[in-house]
Amino acid sequence: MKSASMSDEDSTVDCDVQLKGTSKCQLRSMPARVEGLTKRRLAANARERRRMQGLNTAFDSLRKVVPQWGEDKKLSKYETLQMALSYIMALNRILSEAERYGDGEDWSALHHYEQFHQDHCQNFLALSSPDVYDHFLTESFSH
DNA sequence: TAGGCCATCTGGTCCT
DNA sequence: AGGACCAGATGGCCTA
Repeated sequence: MKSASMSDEDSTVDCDVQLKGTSKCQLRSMPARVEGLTKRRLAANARERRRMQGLNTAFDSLRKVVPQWGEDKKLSKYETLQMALSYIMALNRILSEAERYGDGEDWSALHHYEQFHQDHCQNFLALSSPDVYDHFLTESFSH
C-alpha cells in the first residue's frame, strides 16, 4: 500500500525488495559487507512487516467480538482497545451482579446484556475524552 | 486543506 | 549473531 512494493512471503532476501533509494543494480555492485548489511536490513523490514500484519490480524479478531456502533464505521485501533476494555468491565459487572442477586435462574443479567450494546456504545462515545474516560473507570471499579 | 489514521522503514535495545 | 519488540519519522489516503 505504501511506498514499497514488497511480497509478503519474503523471509530473508526478496528479489522484489529494495532498500529506499537502492536499485537492484546498485545492490549487485555493492561491496560484500555493505550488501550483507543491506540484505539483513531488508530481512528485518520483512519481519517487521509480518509482525505488524499479525498485530493487525489480532486487532481484526478483537473488532469482531467487541460491540460496534455502526456496520460501516470501522473502529480505529485505539477505539478498539478502549471498547474492549469497557466491554470487559461491563461484562464483569453483569457477572458480579448476577452472583450477588441471582440464584442461577435469575436471568435479569441477560436483560442487562441485551441493553448492553445501546448503553455501551453511549458510554463509549463519552469515552472519547480522556477525562471522561478516567471518570468512567473510577465509576466502573467502584461497583 | 488540515487532521486523523495507517503502513512502512529504520535504528536502538533486549533476549535467546 | 540474529530475531523480537519498540518508538520515531515519513508519507499516503480519507474525511470533514
